[in-house]
Amino acid sequence: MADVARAAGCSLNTVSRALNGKPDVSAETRARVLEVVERLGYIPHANARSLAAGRSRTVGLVIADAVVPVYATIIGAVQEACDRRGYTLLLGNTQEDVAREDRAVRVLREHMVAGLILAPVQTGYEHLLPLRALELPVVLVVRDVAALGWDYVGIDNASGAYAATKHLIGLGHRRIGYVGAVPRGSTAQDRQAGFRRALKEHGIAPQAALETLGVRSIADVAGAYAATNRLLESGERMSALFLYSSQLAPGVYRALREAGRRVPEDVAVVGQGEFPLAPYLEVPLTHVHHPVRDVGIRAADLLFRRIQGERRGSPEKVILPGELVVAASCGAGPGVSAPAGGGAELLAPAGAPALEATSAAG
Amino acid sequence: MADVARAAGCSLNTVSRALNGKPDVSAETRARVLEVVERLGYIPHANARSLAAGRSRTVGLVIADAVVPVYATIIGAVQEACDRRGYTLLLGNTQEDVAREDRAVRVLREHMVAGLILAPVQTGYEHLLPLRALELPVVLVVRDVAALGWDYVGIDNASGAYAATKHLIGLGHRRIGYVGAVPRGSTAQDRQAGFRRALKEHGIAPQAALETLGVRSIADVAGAYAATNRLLESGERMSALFLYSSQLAPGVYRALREAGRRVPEDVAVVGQGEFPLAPYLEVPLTHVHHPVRDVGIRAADLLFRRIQGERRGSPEKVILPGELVVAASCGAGPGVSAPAGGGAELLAPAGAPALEATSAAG
DNA sequence: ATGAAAGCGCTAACAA
DNA sequence: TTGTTAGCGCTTTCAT
Repeated sequence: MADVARAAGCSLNTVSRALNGKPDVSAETRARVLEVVERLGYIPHANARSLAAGRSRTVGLVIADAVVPVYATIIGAVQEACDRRGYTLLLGNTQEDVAREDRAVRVLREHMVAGLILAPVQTGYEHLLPLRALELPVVLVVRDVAALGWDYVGIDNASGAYAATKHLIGLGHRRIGYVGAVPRGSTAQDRQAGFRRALKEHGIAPQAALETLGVRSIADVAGAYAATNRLLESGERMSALFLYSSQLAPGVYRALREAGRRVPEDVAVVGQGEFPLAPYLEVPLTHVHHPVRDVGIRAADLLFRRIQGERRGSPEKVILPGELVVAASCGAGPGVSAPAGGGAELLAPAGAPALEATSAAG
Repeated sequence: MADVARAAGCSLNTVSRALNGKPDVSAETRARVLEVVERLGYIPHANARSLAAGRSRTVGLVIADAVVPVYATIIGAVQEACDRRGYTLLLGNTQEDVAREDRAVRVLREHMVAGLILAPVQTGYEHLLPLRALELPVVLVVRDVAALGWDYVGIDNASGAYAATKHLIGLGHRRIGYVGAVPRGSTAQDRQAGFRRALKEHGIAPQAALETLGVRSIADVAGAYAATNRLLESGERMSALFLYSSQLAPGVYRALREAGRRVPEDVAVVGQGEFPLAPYLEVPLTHVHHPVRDVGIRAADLLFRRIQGERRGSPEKVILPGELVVAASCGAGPGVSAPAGGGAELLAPAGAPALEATSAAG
């Protein structure tokens, strides 16, 4: 920077001002400085800058694992938002482990991030409590921890599961299986709860034998395959399946196919959550679409508003609704969609499917 | 830090030493300092640290888009490697745009990253030339730019495509369609080249009408659907399809299904690249498996070796081989696999498929 | 084994 | 509009 000042014939300070777009620099001086900066290939030292200024143009994002599509989508959205505002994104991984979450957050604090977006592990949050005392803006995503009192952006898992299940019930199904995960976090809990509530509200007694919880993650296709096989081998009768996650569908389809059950004639299937391939499956999947990218966008919005001091005070909780996308897999015809809110009207089965709803017998 | 020094009854300097594990601190002093650090919840200031020390424990990763599975996988692998070594990952996005790549790299340099892993855009690299003069370690991934003289870790796209195509030819196919993308970067180029080379080597004349390049990205299922439809509507006869990316399969399958073509009886299909769902598709997909996570791991390895000064001098080029995984979609039976190297022996069609290779007619 | 002092590259008061 | 002067919180000589 001294070189730049010398070459531009002004003081360090003036260079700093020119670079930071401060108002009190003459247009020609600024132009000259910028020209020299360009010519010398000068690169400002972000660390020194944040040290001196007491704030950094960085944001931390802590998620479980970049490979999981939901998180990848959020990374993409947050990254984009940071880019647009000239912020740099620091990434932390938890692998769904509290200790690692703690470490990741600590490291990001060391880097003096201006704010933090966090998908909390939810098996413990004590280590996050001290953070509240700080001025550091934090936005939770995907899973909320109410006790922390931070902004939150997530998806209405319960209503989504409820709507999907209700849809099946509306089509006449009474024995509906649940292919899911042990409800450790709120995501699995809420989806299971929504599923059960729909049954209950329609006078269908809960049937533990129809619920299989052998899936280990939202993308555990192999687990879903195995779980479905167990369900089929149990001998329980069922005319429909609700999938904890849409991404499990290929595993479930395969199990059904191998057992000679057709979708949707023998077993109707609905899923919940993002799955870009849903319309391309052998039987297009009826599922509750989740606007995951919007979660990232909204979270970044909230965060930057806090960072820029435009918002302060009580936490905002943004819960985005899913949307039921009806396709062939539930036997109610494809292409039609309706909001998945609790009060959504059920759709009458539509006419002839644009995509043939056939299946391969195993 | 001053607080810590005061509470521990020593100088700033001693605290610094204790924290950095320097040898010249008595065990008891160190213990006392660490205890105080813990009690006070002191968090060292990474920016000040790198400013003073002249080096930072951060690494930059620049990819096109976190949402694309390949990049998500690399992010995950690199993140993990950074974590293990106590480094923090800064993320940059290019969206396959040179100007954005330039910006991302500049920003990461401002943050004084100790090294850089970069999936270069490949439509221009002039902006990266100045980087060579710096001492900054850089490792390219996925796509190489030889002129830059940096370490590189990627996958042998050409041999993979060659092996997959050769496999089809070995099964008797002569009219093989190519569903792919306009070869802008080396990935598409190499795959297409490998495909063509296999044809040529077996005396099959290149047939432009069988190559459709309407796919826009490795995951453009919709584009693949449309491209396959065009291919089908063109009236060209073909008994097999090579997919530029395995992830396109659901789109291709759907087009074939709707056209009443069975896989593999009417059209055999092989793909290239990672696709976790390959074994779960209605017809399990024969494809060339790519060890993408290893690319990230190896790249991080190389980078840290450079950072720690364990390696210097001429660039290392690591090109990982793919592996042909034979399933039902090519009609040669599932479950068998062989290395996809150029000289790989072709497999004789295996016995009865464990997964039924049937399809749904549209 | 510990302390004192200088300075990393920058920004932010304050003067001029 | 510009220059001068202090630090930001830490590491690193150099002394002790």
